[in-house]
Amino acid sequence: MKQHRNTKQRQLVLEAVRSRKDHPTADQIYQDLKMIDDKISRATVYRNLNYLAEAGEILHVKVPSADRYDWRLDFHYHLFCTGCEAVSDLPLVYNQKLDQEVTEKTSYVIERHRTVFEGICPACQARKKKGSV
Amino acid sequence: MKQHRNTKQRQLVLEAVRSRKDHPTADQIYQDLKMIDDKISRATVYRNLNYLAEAGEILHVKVPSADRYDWRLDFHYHLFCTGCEAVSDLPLVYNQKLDQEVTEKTSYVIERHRTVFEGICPACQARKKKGSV
DNA sequence: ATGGGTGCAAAGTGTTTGCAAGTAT
DNA sequence: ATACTTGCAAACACTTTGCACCCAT
Repeated sequence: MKQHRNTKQRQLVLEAVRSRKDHPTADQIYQDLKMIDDKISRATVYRNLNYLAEAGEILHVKVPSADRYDWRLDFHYHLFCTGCEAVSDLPLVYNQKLDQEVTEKTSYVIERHRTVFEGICPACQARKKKGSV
Repeated sequence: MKQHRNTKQRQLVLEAVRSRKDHPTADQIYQDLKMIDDKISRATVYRNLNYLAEAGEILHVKVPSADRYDWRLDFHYHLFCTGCEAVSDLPLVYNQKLDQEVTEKTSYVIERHRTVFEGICPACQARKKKGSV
């Protein structure tokens, strides 16, 4: 069985994700960490984000363009602005019944579902209006 | 205003998506079309898939790895096997109330939501069991 | 004829990987 | 000491783009 080590870099990546209230991309985490440890490698950041998501210590949010990471551990839904690509959390409860329903209707073993709402945020609405005059 | 033309290639791409019951990736469409028109370019396939999705003639399904395209025009939910990456449709009705709910709770203009269930298909369940002995 | 569309190849993104050196256990 | 992890750069997979030519309208 594979042993897991608690490296300084792994700690840093975890702290970096937790210290942000938003939903950073891997590259944003990398940029943040470069200021703390200018030797850290992009590959290390990606590897640790994958590791931490796999280990259940952070959440992996899959949205268009670049994936995001989330310090929240409970499954929840996201809101994606198709204008500026901002990602935010939604105050909706995760509908676990849906997973049961799909399990019953298919022969899959369902692990979870991901729901992303797509829309235009207030700022982009204003920008659009302006642009279309 | 931009005019749109009805080129042979655009027709071919549309027909190719419609002629498949599954959820092909852009490259699968390209491979299919090469057999019909060996001069067709990957770029043309991508451009037309984007155009057709934008025009509402096909649906763009965003899942991990590579995006898929769907001939079905009604919004619906998808099932993704994390083992073999197969994508299938789900017999669940699109919950339009959720869009209203999110519109009310946020100041976004919601266009839609995307829900993808993640699980292991029967074939991969069998494969896994075998592999773990 | 005009400007949208095509094919090609090159460039972009975002992410992963091979390898030698480093380090947690 | 062992073998997991790192940093670097190169490789990857998927998609977009610049450009000259082509063709639908």
